[in-house]
Amino acid sequence: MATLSAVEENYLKYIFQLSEVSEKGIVKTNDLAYKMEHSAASVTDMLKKLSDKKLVAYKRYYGVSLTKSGLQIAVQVLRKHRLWETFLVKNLKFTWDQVHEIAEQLEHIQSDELIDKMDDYLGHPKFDPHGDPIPDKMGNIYVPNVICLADAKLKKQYILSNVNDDSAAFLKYLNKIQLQLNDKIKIADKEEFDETIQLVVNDKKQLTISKDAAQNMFVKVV
Amino acid sequence: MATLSAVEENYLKYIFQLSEVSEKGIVKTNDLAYKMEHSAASVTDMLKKLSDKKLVAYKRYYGVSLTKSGLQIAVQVLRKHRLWETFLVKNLKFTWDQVHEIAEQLEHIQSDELIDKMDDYLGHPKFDPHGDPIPDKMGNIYVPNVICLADAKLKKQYILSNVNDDSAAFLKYLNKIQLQLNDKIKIADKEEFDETIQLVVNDKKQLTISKDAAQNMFVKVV
DNA sequence: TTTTATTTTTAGTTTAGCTTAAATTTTATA
DNA sequence: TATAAAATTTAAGCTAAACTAAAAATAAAA
Repeated sequence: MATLSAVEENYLKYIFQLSEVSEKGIVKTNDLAYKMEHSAASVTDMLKKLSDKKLVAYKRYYGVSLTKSGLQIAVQVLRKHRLWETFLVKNLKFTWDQVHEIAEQLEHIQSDELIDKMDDYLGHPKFDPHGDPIPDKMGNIYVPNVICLADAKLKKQYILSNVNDDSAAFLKYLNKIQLQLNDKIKIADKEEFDETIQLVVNDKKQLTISKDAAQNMFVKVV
Repeated sequence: MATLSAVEENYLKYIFQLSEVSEKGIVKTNDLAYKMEHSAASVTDMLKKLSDKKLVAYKRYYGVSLTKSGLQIAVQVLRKHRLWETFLVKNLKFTWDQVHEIAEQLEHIQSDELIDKMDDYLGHPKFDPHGDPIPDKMGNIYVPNVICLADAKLKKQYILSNVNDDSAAFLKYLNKIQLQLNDKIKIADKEEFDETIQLVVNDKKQLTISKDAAQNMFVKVV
């Protein structure tokens, strides 16, 4: 298999991410264009190209999904991204809000041996600094049993397990309100009017967060 | 200063490397084309572009040299390359013949903070796995006082300090004949006819190497 | 069901980075 | 010093990856 360009790898990665939250794994041209910040026309062009390479199944005016080989590549890119993020935080002492941009570059370095050795070096971590599972060498992903904090039930105990938005802005906000992965969270109240949520963190700290914020956090039931 | 493409960075890096072994630091179009494995016409195109950006001083039919800002960038790319090679060998346990290709990619990752933290992490190494000096953050390079093994004198004692060819082929050859950095080397004999050199390594091992091989090795006087 | 709005594709450009072939300049040689 | 050879540049053209504007297909609404 000829090696893909960084651009092609990104398309596969984003198709994968969108397909995980779409019906039947079908991704729409416009959604992909929005995610990638490209014009819809550019996306159509690239989908044809990826379709010729049998990496995606693309049907005009309908949508796109990954083929088996496209999925494999997408998962490996994700694996590289998450291993690099782990290295940057654990070893180089970056904060979790600094690593996404750099990992976006590092994930396209071409060398299987490099990523294998990095995985060894890090001791085969299972999760990255944002709580997302790191696919293994075979492409298997452990899918954690989590729910969106926006859908969490009143009075129940949860653990913050991962965030859905790796942007520096969102992560810096979490730093500011001193919320971090593995914090114990109880929903004290939900405001009907604007869906604001009242939390109790680690049995003491009171916190009010917006619906937007809650939709970017995932928790597991204790 | 707008960030440069990987291609532009490579041009500056190779101009720097060739200028170090040329007269008055002037690099010829064809030499650069040969080094980069591009056509001479492509090189001319790019030199015009780099000249517009004030990164090189380019005179038609005469040659090219780096400006102050071009030199700064070239040295930083070299710094990144050599720090990454050091990391790959010291931490990830690559052999010295495996790291050049990967570092060629890693040297173009854009993040000053990344390279600073990597430098800290490695403990500010002075030399890379091939014995080449690593420029510091300010761009200063310690220039070791070495001579080419091909020019070394009979019966004198030397230490192998760096190699001039980072290709896997050459380094694997050195592995095979069990020659490594910091080995003690004495020139036992030089053959007039084909300039083959007889060495004694670490006072015991006898070795015969070609002129080509000797030209890729640098030694310091003990 | 026809019309309108939305989504998506097609067509035509642009830029970066390469190519080969032809023209030009410099260097070497008779 | 005139001319041949070598080095270099110019010209024209290609591909990848983006764009905008216009056309076409699909979905929604009247």
